Amino acid sequence: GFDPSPKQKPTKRERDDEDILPLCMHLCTNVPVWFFIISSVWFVRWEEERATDGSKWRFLEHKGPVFALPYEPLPLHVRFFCDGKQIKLSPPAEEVATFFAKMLDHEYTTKDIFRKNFFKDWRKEMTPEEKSKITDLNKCNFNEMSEHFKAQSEARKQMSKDEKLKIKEENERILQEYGFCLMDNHKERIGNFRIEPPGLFRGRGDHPKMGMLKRRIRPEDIIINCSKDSKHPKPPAGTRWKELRHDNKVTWLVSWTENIQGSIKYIMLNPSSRIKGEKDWQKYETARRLKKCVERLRTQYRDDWKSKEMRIRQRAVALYFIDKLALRAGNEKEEGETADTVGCCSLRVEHINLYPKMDDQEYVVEFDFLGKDSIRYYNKIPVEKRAFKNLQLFLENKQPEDDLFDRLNTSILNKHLQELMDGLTAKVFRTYNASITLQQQLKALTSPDDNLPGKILSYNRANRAVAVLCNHQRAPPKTFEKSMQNLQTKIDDKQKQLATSRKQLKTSKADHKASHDEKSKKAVETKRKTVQRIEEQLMNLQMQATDREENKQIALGTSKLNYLDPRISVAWCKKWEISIEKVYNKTQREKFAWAIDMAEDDFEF
DNA sequence: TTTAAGACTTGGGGACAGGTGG
DNA sequence: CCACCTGTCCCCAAGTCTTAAA
Repeated sequence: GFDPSPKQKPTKRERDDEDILPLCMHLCTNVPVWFFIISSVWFVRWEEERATDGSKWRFLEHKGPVFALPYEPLPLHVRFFCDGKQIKLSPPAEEVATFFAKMLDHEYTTKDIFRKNFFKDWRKEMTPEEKSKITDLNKCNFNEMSEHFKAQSEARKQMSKDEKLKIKEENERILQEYGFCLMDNHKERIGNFRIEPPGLFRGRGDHPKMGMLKRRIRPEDIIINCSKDSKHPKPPAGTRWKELRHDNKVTWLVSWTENIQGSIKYIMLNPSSRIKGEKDWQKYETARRLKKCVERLRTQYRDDWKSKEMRIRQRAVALYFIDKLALRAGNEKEEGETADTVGCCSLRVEHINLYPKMDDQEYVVEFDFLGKDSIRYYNKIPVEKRAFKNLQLFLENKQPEDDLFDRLNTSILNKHLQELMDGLTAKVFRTYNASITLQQQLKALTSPDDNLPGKILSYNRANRAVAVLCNHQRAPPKTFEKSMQNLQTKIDDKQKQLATSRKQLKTSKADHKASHDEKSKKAVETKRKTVQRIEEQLMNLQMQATDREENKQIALGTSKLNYLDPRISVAWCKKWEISIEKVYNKTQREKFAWAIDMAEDDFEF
């Protein structure tokens, strides 16, 4: 079911370069299918073939990365003091010092670990003389540096329109030159073509490595990936790449090894690209396949709660949590390398409490742990009796710091899931439960009688239900109270306005009753319309306030971008004749172009 | 089989641009 | 026109899962 009518064709996508296929070709609009699978070979509608040998592309050409600006030494009047004495720092030591100076206002520069890590790495950049003079961070005075940077950023804000425009144009030029690549026949936007500048590592939560120096990346650190028959990116004059390779089994264009965790960083394509879009689509198709067999799997894990084998019971209870609570898998992490956070399989005894009875509920489990990004997961939830009994069993003879599921890890769990359904892993449950929840909530909350703002509120509420399920929290925005107050003021004003209008309506009605002439009749009509308009405006403001209030600590973006099958939203928009812009902003529309073209109003996840 | 490396997705926060209302 | 506010985009960290190596 695809409507090829030209009205749907997004015109903005037609401005791409003429000499290559426009971006939209692979997301195209005037053909009855997106793409489909025949014996595991993918065909795109114009017969562009997806290989089966694991290769991701045939041709790849790009300009390489944009490096961070080189360090510019401080002007001489900006001084640094240690123990009251001025020291002129060598450029390498000075550069690292400026990283610290720029962070002076942040709370974390007061943290012991941060200071210790920073000082250790800073000393590595010092000359022997500096090393002997600077032995205690507490005696270091970075104030002039800090003031200097504050003044600098103030000056940037005060720049003239012309200067700002110049910078903007330069950025645009760099984007045009480095921000795109040619992959097979498409010009594609690159995601992050700028190399991360050096600085002090922060990390999230209680990170043992906070404050360490994230070193500058040079061309000699860079691995370039492109096709042999492309024009290879040139390293900056006088330098060379670490390696030039031609690996079409991967999607990245540039990589380097970062020095904090020793992990590899990549430059890849933007989410709007064919290669990301197809992968995204595939992810949701896997989740839809789970939908078809999820009841079978649920029966199975409930059955496994009765198994003779401990490992199977643990596996089954963990899977129950992942399914019911949308927990992450929980890979093991190396101790001391990262903040202490857990997911399902890595839960420890100290992270749960069991209450056979709590208030009017039975078999309540209380979860309290730090998950990804050290975001707290707190939940009190009744579970099925047999799961509860199993948990009691798993806790026997254990210390708080022991693993709850000591016979289980993510690889065991995923191996099991793979046997239950092709392509099934723990995170598919999160995708599935998020998407199905959105679909159900939209169905339950959208009322045909609601006006547009009302429907949008319903959409956001459905989205919110998912964000809550996935525990996507945010710190309340710093300006939250203020902006709430502003909105309330607007509402109060509107209410006053409404009262006035109503009074005027009443008066004009009385006038009309008295005179019965044509002019007064018209006046009544006008007033009636005004009252109606103001009522509507008031309602919209109130709706906005409700939405904002409910959203105080909830982040909708992550679920929208990563968990919700966009076709559900597109279908909802079509069904209620709401323009897609009300639900997706420009970036999101670009990412979900495939779904916007594909989904009809009757799409079922 | 276990561990480490590699590849790719998911995550919150903040800078900044651009719109809005006074 | 300016100050302020809001939404967007960038930043880059931190997960998941696969693949390669020991």
